[in-house]
Amino acid sequence: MLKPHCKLCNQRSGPSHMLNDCQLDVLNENSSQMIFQAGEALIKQDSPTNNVVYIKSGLVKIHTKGPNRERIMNIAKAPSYLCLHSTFGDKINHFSATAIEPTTVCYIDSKTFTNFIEENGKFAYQVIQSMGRGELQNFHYLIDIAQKQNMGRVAHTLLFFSKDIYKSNNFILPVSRQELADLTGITRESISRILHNFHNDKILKIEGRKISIEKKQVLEDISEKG
Amino acid sequence: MLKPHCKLCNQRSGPSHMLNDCQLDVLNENSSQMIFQAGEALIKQDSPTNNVVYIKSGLVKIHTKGPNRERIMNIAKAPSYLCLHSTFGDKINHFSATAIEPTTVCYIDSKTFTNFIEENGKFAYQVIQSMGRGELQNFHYLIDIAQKQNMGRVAHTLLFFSKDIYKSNNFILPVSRQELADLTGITRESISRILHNFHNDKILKIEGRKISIEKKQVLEDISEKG
DNA sequence: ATCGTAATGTGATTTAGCGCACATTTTTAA
DNA sequence: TTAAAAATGTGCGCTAAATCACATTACGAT
Repeated sequence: MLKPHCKLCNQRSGPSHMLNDCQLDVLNENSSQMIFQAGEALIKQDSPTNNVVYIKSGLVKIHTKGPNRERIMNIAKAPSYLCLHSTFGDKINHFSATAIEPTTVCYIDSKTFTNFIEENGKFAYQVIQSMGRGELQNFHYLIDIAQKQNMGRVAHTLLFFSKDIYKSNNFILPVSRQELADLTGITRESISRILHNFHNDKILKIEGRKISIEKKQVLEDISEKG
Repeated sequence: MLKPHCKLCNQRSGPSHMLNDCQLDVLNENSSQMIFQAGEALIKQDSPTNNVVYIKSGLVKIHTKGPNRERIMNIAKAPSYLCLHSTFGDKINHFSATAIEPTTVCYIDSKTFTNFIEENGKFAYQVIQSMGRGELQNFHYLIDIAQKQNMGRVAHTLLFFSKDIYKSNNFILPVSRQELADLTGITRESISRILHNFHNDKILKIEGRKISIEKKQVLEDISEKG
């Protein structure tokens, strides 16, 4: 719960840099910081949206109950805002958010946040920008996934973690096989088989959640070809 | 091309009502109206985003080239804005937009639009709201579709046209079978077979593009069950 | 009308991947 | 440390739906 004054915070959001001193004081009064461990829920689907959530550090899955199984929409990494859509939509959180790595977030009172939007055009502009960028990414992820075969989807998702999240060919997968299934829209069993194949073909080295991409180009090809 | 002065336009957007007289004059100077017939392109993917597009009336498909076939992301109906994401993202249109019914749109110069955001918090607030609502809809459509079997997807999409677009059980499908396939992520052949089945089971009456929903509840069930 | 092209329907065949059943491993709790 | 529970791996049959190959129909232009 302890947090530095927003003015002094070294993990401030882009939009917050548009706020004046007075507004930063208001922000400080109306926000609180929390730390979550992997598996802990930041936001529960269908709860009312009282806060905008700002991820200062860590990694979060955005998920929702589909008609059948759980569906993971997106992996959000710091820095980014959550709940913006719901705050300005119908005030109900349409998605759940759960930490998948240790994560620090600030909860910002919705009313305070919307006041800033109305008072401060530069702030509004930056918020819209970050909404825009976030959504574009999301959409492309969903589209890319939708038209691929299963192997292509898994390749795509592994490359996503490698390139977008960890910027390394060696990383610890932050999700279980079941979650990988929910993220790609594939069954757990098929995920098992596909990872096994990749391992056999020496495209990946896998030890539990530890992944090394050995043949990146091949993985790229599989991802491209679908 | 002829359009009324924005002040007098009876199809003005929600956000535009937040603009003052002076700003409306600026808007009027920096926007132009165009009319499109079904099949004509409003926006081409990968072109630079010089304008925000406001749909005054009509129906538009938002689509993109996927790795394999064309993918229709969404059907946008009036009134709504297009290109907002790209305007505030990387200034490139990530999607194409094509009229599927006679459609009237206003092209608004991007710079003018972003100036309004910075100058006018209430305007910004309304824009953010409409972005929020639009995206939520989009996401739910994609999620719902993703986890259903083909029959469920087709049922869902027909109900979408019936309930969200035409608000009637009788309507003319504004898309071809191929487009229906691109919209649901199914092959054209499977669409044919499924529609045929629905017709045989007297759930729908189909004559070309003319659709009557005869057993709405059954269709709802199919859509729900997946 | 009539020709040519595009859109749509339909059958036969193939196949990816789901679902089930169960083995094995890993994690958690006691 | 051990037991119980959860997560993961694996074999196998089945089915939905893609693919392929044409037939048929609707549509637009001359």
